[in-house]
Amino acid sequence: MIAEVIIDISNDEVDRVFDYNAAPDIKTGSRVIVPFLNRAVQGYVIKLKESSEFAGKLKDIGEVLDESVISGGLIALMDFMTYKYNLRRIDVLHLYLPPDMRGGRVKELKRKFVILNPEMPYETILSGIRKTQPRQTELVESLESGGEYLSALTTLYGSTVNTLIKKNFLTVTDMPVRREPRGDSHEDRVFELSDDQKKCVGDIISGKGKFLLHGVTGSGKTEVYMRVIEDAVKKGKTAIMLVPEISLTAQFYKLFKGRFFDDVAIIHSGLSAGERFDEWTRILNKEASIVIGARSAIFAPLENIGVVIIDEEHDGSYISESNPRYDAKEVAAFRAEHDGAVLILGSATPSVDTYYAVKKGVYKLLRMPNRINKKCLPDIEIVDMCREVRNGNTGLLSHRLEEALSQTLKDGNQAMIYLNRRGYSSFVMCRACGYVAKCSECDISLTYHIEEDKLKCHYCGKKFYMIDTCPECSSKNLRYGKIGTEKVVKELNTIFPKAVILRMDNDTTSQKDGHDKILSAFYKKQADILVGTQMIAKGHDFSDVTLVGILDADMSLYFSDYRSNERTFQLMTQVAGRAGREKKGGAVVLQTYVPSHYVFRLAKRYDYEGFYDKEVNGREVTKYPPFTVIVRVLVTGSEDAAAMNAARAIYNDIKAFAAKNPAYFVYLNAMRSPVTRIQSKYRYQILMRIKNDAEKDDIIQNIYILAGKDKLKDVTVFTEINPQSLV
DNA sequence: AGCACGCCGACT
DNA sequence: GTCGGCGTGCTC
Repeated sequence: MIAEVIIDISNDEVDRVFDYNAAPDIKTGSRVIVPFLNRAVQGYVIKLKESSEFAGKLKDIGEVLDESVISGGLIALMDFMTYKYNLRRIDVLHLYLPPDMRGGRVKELKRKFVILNPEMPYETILSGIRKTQPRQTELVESLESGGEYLSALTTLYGSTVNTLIKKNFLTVTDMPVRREPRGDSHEDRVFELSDDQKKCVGDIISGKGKFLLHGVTGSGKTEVYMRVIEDAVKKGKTAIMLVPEISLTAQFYKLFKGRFFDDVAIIHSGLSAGERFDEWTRILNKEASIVIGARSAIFAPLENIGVVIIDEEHDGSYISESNPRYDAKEVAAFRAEHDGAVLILGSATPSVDTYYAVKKGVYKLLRMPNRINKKCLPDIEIVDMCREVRNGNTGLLSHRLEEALSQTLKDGNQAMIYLNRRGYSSFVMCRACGYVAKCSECDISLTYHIEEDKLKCHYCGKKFYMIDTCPECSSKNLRYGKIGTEKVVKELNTIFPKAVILRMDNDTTSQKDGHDKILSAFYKKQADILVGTQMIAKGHDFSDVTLVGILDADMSLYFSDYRSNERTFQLMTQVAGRAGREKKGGAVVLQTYVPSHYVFRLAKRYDYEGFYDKEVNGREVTKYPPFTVIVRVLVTGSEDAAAMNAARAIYNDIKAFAAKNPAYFVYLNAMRSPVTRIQSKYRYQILMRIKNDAEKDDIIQNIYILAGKDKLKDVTVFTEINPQSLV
């Protein structure tokens, strides 16, 4: 048998299929060791065949390390992803396996387990204990029916355990244990389905293909997901559900475990290497057939998938922004189609792209326009901050929000304050000469962090000492720019000295389980106000939150990005949905300097359709997605001139190609990147927009080739489709 | 990636 | 004369 092997070396030159002689019982998807130019390297068998065009040159496969660890579906997905995203095959394969699997296995976790000495009769042990030691007798009796972990016994019996071990009455062995990511607490609440839910579940179970579940916040989408998964599992199939945030997996896990027990596995990058390996192994061995996780869980080693669910499908986190760039929604669609599974995208504010696909008939639309138990969506009150300033209020909080907050606190309820910025202030500027503190590596304004008293670059993470004098003109008249979460907390503390305030943003959640700690403290009502960035907006249920304040709502409108209106609308709706989820009502105070902007007017009415119509018209006129595909070629290098010349050469090639295909190119330009330098590399980009029709894939393939054909040393080139940000 | 081959400069 | 610089090319 001949095996096609992908070599485990991430390099363009080696990103090919190599043929090897293999034993007749070799399996596809196996991890193997093969001889490769006088050394032994790791590789993966992706295909078997009878003959090879390299017949005379073939070597034998050395060793099979793991049999069939990559399913046929995932091998097909590898081909799809290498084509679609211009990736190396081995980089895709690496996404499929837990990081520690490659080169050296993860050890099974073993823990000390204590049993009664099996070579000693029970009676002998008992009679060997003196009557003055009742604790010892008790311990021995407790072990008669079976052993227990040493750690558990030590907490119960203390040093008594060691005494008995020394006397040789007890024996300690190493017992493998499964690393479980999140304890095993669970809750099972089975709900009566609403009419909307019943209809959606019915439509999905009896149908096939792709669905968009458009349900307002609190309409009970989760219960629909669970019923559909239940149905798939009953039919002997498996299921994947993606959630946008690692912190959300915990809450879904609890819920799912209550209903599906050990059939649920959890996969995300926040797990420790061991936990990840154990969960992955359980899925591979078919001990778990339901996978919950963040983006990377879409690569779980499931076979025969019955349903793939993407919750909060509009969320940007489904697009990988680094190394192997991919869109988990497209990957999900491929896996679902390959296995004949249904694909469900769920959202209260679907992305414009998805809703456009609904209108084109790609997705079937399911709607859940009502909140469970006839609860109303919270009332959104728009406050004009210009007017506040005119009336002499230059603080962060409008009078209305301050009043609402003090009422909420008086009533013993909780409030959330949302702000789209972290740190203390976004920049430090000299009032005398206009100097702004910038990163030495990145050409980006630095952000002041009060706790560390440092200036930080949010692009590369480099830290700088805070300045009190302008380095340009020596003036001491420095001004701190826009406010951040830290400053909000400080100001709230002075207005409401008795209130307990928690802050949640990238800085307070950096340690493992940081999210969980803050959220569960707030959930347990150990705090009155939660101040945070985006991450407080996503899907968390707090029954006692009756007020949501949105500060500086305009912030996200001013990004120079064609999606800024869409993002703002989604954020407003999402954040507002946090208020009044349970029996208590809720209110939202939205502060803005442009109260008449259509995004806010429509968000106030929760008018998604109205927003979509307005937005999609604009996109058609300006020729942005979904009507076009944005392609960006980024050229970076440590020599400015070298990077520029390389970019120019590629631009000229693409320009010639575009001239031959004028119908497809609606925009083409090359420029220095907005951020001219990141980590000491100069950056140039070529941007183009290509008509989104059937031939676009061909055009994109040609651009991949043009961008990659001249390899210059010291310059790196990569091409991406619909980049999330153009930094 | 990583290792061999290969063709020019300054050393015992 | 030759030791070694790292540019180029190849890996089933």
